[in-house]
Amino acid sequence: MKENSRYVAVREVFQQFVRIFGQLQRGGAQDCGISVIQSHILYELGKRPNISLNDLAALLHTDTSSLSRQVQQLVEYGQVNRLPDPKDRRYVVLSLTAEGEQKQQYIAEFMETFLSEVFSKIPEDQHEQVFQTLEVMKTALNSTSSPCRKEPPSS
Amino acid sequence: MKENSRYVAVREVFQQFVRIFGQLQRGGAQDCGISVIQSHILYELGKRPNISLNDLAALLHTDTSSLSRQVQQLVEYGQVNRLPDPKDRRYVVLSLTAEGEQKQQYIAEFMETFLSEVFSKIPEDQHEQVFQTLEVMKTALNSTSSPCRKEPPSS
DNA sequence: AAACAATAGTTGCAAAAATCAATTATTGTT
DNA sequence: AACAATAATTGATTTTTGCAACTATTGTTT
Repeated sequence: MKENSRYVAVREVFQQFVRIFGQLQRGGAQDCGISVIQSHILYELGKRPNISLNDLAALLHTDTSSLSRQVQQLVEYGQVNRLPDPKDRRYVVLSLTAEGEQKQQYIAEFMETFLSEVFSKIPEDQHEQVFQTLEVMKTALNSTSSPCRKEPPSS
Repeated sequence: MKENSRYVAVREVFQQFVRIFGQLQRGGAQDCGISVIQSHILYELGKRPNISLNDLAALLHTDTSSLSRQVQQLVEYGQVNRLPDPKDRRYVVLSLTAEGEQKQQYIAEFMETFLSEVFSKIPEDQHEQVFQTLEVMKTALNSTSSPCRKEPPSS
């Protein structure tokens, strides 16, 4: 296990990723007057509209009861639509309103601005390698972590 | 700005890092009967012993009042030593007890086991590149400050 | 078709945690 | 000596979380 010591460094880097990114998300969310979890909801709904609450909870690794209340707030704020699914009325169908879309866009730009600054610190000729490596890690992570449920009943 | 679309993918990957890693940390902490923040405290104290509460709060991007209570619990659990600093008695000096060290080790192994599984999904001949890239990203992240806020979306 | 089980979502409630101001103790400064 | 500044804690209020109970709808069994 000569590589094992390297995992210590890898963990350290990941820990920093998490901390810095968490900090960023907090900033972006606060600018929009919402919580971090709510910004994740907007993000996920932007990517996968018309998802159910249950599937969203699985994606975000959170409890349905907490999520239900967070969504409730976003509905009250006018940022999320929540309608019963006509095909199976136990489900709800969640989507972004125009305003929700706007906030989601704002946060996305916020994050991407930060990332562009990060990459400006990396020599241009290494960018491609970084992108590739991140993709490699993404697929490796996905095949290691517990899988999320997909295929929502509607849509 | 031609690279901008790539940042979307980068954000996506980072978001997954954060989510999966957060999940992991929750698991490791729960195994030890402590909260996630408390596991971070143990981690940081393992790396930088004899730190003050204030400096720890800065490292963890958290409030001193919350942190004080979390530390208080860890002291009660017998995992953290908290002594007034003889050089400046406004400060406290935090460090791990033997039991705290043990928990910190357990969590570290937990994480490293996971990471070794992740890397087992990556072809051996790419490991070196991944390690290198992570280091590159680490230094880039560290030398990047949080972005200045633009004006938040209306409403 | 009626009865029963299973599922999605919501709500109630108690515990945990975050937040912000006030307080104490110590050190630095004028 | 008096005052300002800092580290840490504590109080009090509000948020958030977690678990269980509950409602409504759909699937299944007989």
